[in-house]
Amino acid sequence: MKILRSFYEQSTVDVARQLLGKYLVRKHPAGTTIGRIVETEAYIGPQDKACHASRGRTPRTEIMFGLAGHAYVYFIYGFHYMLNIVTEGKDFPAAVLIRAVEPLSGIALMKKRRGTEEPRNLASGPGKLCEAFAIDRTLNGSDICGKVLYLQDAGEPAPKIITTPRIGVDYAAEWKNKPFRFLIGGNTFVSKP
DNA sequence: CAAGAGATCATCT
DNA sequence: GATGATCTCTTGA
Repeated sequence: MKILRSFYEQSTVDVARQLLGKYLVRKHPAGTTIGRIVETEAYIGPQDKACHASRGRTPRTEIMFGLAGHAYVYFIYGFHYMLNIVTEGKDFPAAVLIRAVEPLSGIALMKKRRGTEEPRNLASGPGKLCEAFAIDRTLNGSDICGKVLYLQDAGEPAPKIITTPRIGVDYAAEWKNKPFRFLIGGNTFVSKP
């Protein structure tokens, strides 16, 4: 069952937690890739110094101020794309970063794109995931309730969730320690335990 | 194995 | 002109 927009309109932490165990589906001319989400992070509102939108409404962050259920894809460190899903209401900037998935389908295609045969190294990190799923700027702003990129509820039982501070946001003052990273306990496809 | 450097560019100052 | 929601490779113990 494809996940509907109302799901993404919940509070960002709720969305981030509930996304664990859901399937990420990416349709591409070269083939379809599917992965099970095993790790997410929440970026919440104008006060959150780790959230790009905390420095104001700019052309880049405009997406996060928009309607929930859209993709916020951006380029960082001159090398990597990051995939986020906008959450909550219009004019409140928040999003969930998809940090890692467990490859389920289209694995040969992922191996080819990533240049590795090691399954655990295909999508165990936000940059790797985007490369394996061919996610780039052209998907920025696209509707995650559409046909090209969407999420699916596989009807799996709720996984065991582990909570930690977010990764790579040391500059975010008191916000860096907030427990906004979520991962499936014991899963070996996360970016780091 | 752990730690560190380098790669490279869109975005904001 | 600085810097970052990262990855990979190299180095050295």
